[in-house]
Amino acid sequence: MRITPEPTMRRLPHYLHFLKRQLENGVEKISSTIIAQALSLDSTQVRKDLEYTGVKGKPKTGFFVKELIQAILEFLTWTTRRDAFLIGAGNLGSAMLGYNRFREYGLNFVAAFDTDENKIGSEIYKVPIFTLDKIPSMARRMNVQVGVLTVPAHAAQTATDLLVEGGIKAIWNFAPTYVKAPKEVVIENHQFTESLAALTRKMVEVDFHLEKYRLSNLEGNRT
Amino acid sequence: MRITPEPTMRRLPHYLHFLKRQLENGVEKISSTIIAQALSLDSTQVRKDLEYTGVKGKPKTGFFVKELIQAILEFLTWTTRRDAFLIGAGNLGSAMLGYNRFREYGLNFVAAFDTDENKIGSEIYKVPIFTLDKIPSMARRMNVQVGVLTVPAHAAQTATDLLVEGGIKAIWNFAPTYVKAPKEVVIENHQFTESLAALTRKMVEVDFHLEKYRLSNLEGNRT
DNA sequence: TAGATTGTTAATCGATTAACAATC
DNA sequence: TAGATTGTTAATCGATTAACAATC
Repeated sequence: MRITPEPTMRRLPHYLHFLKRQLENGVEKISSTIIAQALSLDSTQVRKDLEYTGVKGKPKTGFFVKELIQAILEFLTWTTRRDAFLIGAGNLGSAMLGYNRFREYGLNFVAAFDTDENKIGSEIYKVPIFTLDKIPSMARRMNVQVGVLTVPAHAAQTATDLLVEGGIKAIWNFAPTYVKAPKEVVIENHQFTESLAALTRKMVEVDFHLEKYRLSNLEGNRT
Repeated sequence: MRITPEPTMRRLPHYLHFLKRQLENGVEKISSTIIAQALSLDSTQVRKDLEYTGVKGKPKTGFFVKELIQAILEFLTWTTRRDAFLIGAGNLGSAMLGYNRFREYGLNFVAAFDTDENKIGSEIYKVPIFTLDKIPSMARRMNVQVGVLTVPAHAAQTATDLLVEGGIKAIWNFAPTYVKAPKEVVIENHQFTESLAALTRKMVEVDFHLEKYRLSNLEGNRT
C-alpha cells in the first residue's frame, strides 16, 4: 500500500462532490478532461489522483460516474460507519452534531461530552450529553474510533488524554491549539486561522497587483 | 511584492500561536531552531517563512519574540480592522459570531443575514440580523470587505451574488459547495470534507502499516 | 477506421532541506 | 575570542504538468 499524497487525499472529496452533482443531472460517463475543467485542475493530475482509488477508465469513453463515486467512497472508507464522540457541546460542537452530511461520510456521533452541568443528561440533535470522566470507559465499551474536539484551547489536552485512554484511533481537532497523543493516534488539526491567514494575505496581494495594473494603464495612456 | 507561497501563509498563524505562548511565559528572544522543534519543522524553513514578513534576526541571538509577533500580525494585516458580514445564522454561523478570537485577527462582524423570519430583527452575540436583500446596500454603505458564508449549499451562490453586488472584496466560504465570483474577489473555500478525507484515509494507512509491523515482528520471532 | 481518451514515462516546477560563509 | 545563529545559495525532493504510445 503506497501512502497517498496529502494533496490527493484533499482533492478526492472535491471530485466526489462534482461527480454526485453530475449523476443527479443524469450524466453517466465522464472524462478526466471534463472533471479537470470543472475544478480548474490539470487532466493528468485528475487521472493520477483517480488511479489511487484503483478505478479503471476506458480510452475514448472515460470513466463511469457511478463507479468513480463508489471507488472514491471506498478509498476514503466512507462506506463503513465510524462511531464518534464529540467533546465540547458549544456552538461549534452543536453545528457538528446537527450537520447531517457527516453521516454520509460514515461519521456517526453516538455521544457528546461537556463540562456544563445544565447540558449533562440532555440531548442535542438526539445525541446524549455526558460528563467528560465517562469518556474512557464508554469509548472502550462502544468501540468508538474518532474523537472530535470542539472545546476551548485550555481543555483540549485533557480531552485528548481521556480519548487516548479510551483507545481512540483518531482525533479531529478544532480547538485553536495543538494536542499531543501517541504516534499511532491519527491527529488531524483543523485550524480556522490557517484559512483566515490565506484569505487576508491574498486580499493585500490582490489589492497591490490591481493597483499596479491600474497604474501601468495610466502610464500607458499618458505616453 | 513577491507573492507569498500558500504553505508559508498557512504556517504563519502557527508561528504566531506558539510565539504568543512563549511571550506569556516570559520568553523574550527565540531562535529559528527552537520554533522549528516546537512545530516539527525545519529551521531553514522557519527562517525562510519569517523572511517574508520582513523581520530581521541577529546571528547568535535569534529573534525578539515581540518583534516577530508584530511582524506576522502586520504581514497578515491582522492589525487593521476588517468589517465582515455573516450570511446564514444557523449553528455554524452562531459559532463564528461567538468566537471572540476572530476580533484579535481583525475580523469584526457588523451584521448577519438569514432567511428565517424569527431571527430577523434579533441579535446573536450582539450582532443584528437582517434579511438577505439588505446585503448590497448595507455592504456599500458600511464599506464591508469580507463576507462569511455559513449557509446551506443551495443558498451559497445567491448569497455570493448579493455580496459581489455590494462590492465585497473577499468571501470566506464554509458552504459545502463552490461559488463563482469575479476574479478580483478573493475566495477562500473552507471545506470540512477535505480534512475529514485526510483523517479517514490516514486511519486506514496507519492501520495497515501497524499491522505490517506487527506481522514482521511475529516473523522475526519465529525465525 | 479515425479520433478521443486513458495510463504512464519524462520534464518541469516549486517547495523543502542541506550546506556554509557572514556576523554578532 | 569562540561558538551559535542568521541569511542565502545550492541540492534534493515531491508534486504538477507535458508528451505520447496504447487502445477502445
